[in-house]
Amino acid sequence: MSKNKLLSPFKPASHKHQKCLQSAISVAKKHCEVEGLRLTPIRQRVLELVWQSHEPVKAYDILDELKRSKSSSAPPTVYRALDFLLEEGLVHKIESLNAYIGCGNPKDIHKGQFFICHDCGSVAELDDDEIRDLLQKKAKRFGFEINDEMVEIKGYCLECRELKNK
Amino acid sequence: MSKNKLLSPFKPASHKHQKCLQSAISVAKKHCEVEGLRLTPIRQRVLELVWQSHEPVKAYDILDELKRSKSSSAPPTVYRALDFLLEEGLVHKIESLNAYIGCGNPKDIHKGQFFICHDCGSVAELDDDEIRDLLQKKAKRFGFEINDEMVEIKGYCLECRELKNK
DNA sequence: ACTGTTATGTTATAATGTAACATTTGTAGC
DNA sequence: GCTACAAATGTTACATTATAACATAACAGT
Repeated sequence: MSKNKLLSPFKPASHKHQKCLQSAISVAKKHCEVEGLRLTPIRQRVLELVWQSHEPVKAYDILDELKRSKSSSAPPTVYRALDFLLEEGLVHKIESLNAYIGCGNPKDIHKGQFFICHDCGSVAELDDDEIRDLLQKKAKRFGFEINDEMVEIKGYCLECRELKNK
Repeated sequence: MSKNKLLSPFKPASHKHQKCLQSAISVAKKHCEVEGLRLTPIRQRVLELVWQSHEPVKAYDILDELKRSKSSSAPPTVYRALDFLLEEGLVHKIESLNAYIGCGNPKDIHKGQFFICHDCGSVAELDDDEIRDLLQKKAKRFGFEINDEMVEIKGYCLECRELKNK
């Protein structure tokens, strides 16, 4: 079956973000349990910090937060946790921003397509086989074998555009 | 008319790269002349260095080279030249590599789609409206207005795959 | 408890990119 | 040519992002 999911849509400014966070953590716990991996306190804390919003978060911002409760934290603390979470598909890196964003669908590890609003900074994630198939088709024409993909689209989300038109 | 161009294909290892370089420089000169811009010696030199190969080049590698002939060179020397060249569509930044690659088609300033070989490091650039249209269509569904796009695909080019299969 | 593996602590440094201000060079009008 | 303004470069310092390397601690299987 072909995927065509808006994995993570733009949320209205008013949405109950606590639920997003709680759900993400419980998904992560489940995932690690099933895979026999350890969601250690540091890893979980970093994941929570990444999920503080639907905007990509910077590694050193995470570090600053970590230090508030654990002064022993250092860059490797954060980057190791992020590496683990990236590896498991629990977060994605937005390359064009050097920042990290949570992903609620670690199961089948994927690379999504990201839509990033210039105004509010929020990100929507798509996981769309039509895009992937098209890229595949294009690649095939010159004998290229795809193994990793990065699609990051910037622009303006509906909510921000409507705000501006008022 | 819809674009569907392999702007810059993978080149056989044996191709005459001098021609690529010369052509790129002459295109750049023309472009700047037409636009009333100055392709200063520094800018031209940086462009030449970016075009030393079909692999993305790192800013600090360019700097190292610049220093060999002009010890006064410093990071801003390179980044300013790159900013100018990026602005004019004479180079692109590959975000996922923090590296820069020449573009031979500055006329209508575009964002291409890049295919990057893990083995040889070479990059092919596509400028394809079918991809853009599809992304546009997807974006439209949730009211997103696209204004900038980054598509960077990694994998294995034909030549490298054939080498491995021997 | 012993042992190998995984995770974390710790220090230092590499790699990438920008701010801010001084100086020089080019250009347009006189 | 001279002047004045703008554009480009020089220079120093620093900000941001990320990794190397080695020590210690926590955990899991026997």
